[in-house]
Amino acid sequence: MKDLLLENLAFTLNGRLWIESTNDRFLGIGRLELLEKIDAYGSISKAAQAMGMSYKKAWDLVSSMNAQVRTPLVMTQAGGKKGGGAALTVEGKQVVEMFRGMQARFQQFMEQEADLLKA
Amino acid sequence: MKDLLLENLAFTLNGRLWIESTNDRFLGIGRLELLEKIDAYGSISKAAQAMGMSYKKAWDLVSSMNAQVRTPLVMTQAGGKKGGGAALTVEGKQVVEMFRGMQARFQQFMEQEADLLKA
DNA sequence: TTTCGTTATGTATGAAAAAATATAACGTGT
DNA sequence: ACACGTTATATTTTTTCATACATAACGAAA
Repeated sequence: MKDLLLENLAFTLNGRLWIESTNDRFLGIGRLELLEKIDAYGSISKAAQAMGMSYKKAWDLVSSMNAQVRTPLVMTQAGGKKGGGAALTVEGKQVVEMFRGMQARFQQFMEQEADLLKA
Repeated sequence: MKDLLLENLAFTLNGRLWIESTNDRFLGIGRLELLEKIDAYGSISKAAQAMGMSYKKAWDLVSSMNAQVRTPLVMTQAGGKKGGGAALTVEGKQVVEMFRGMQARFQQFMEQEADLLKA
């Protein structure tokens, strides 16, 4: 065994991955899930509710993301049928797909490293 | 190019990796650096100072780490030559080496993924 | 013109984390 | 006995951050 010290102790490996600009965070696992739920529900408020997050927080996150790219990731409409709604733009969907892949590879990396701990 | 959306925008990929138990964090990049500095200076207070961290915070971190393993990672002495001091145990050095390697591979992973963003 | 559910935005409250402050104990050497 | 620099620990203050609350605007449909 390589690691006598940590074996038998209930340790788990965890981590986070995110894309940031000089000032703000751009995209992490939380924002990714929010985008996915917006895509699923067609609404920021429903997405927020599904995540147990306040509408304001969700809106702030969307606003932050949209402000950091040339083409918004989420387009919104206030008023209209059903009161309004939100949807991912093509660019938004691209970003979701890209980061979902990155996240999957990261998960794989962590599992690999966790195995190494107990090897 | 794979990612037309994010290119030319000053985005960087960042991340964190840590080992945790059910209750507390055990080891991350900050604690690793603290251990390394304790090893270098032979003192918690000097290590804290070198990291721009309060002594109390450094002490708390050491206390947390030591409490989560069978054999302490850091051994301390209050009073004595030079007022006392601290040093890594053999196990402490093992943990440092182990996590430094993990951290290096993580860095490599992130660079690889960052390249993918701009490919 | 009223109702409805949503987006849009500001403000206030509360909780948690971090930092600052204070004090005691310890053991070696003077 | 005293000084010194360190570990050890409690308490208080400050800062940060998340949450809650409150309100307005929007646009379609009844």
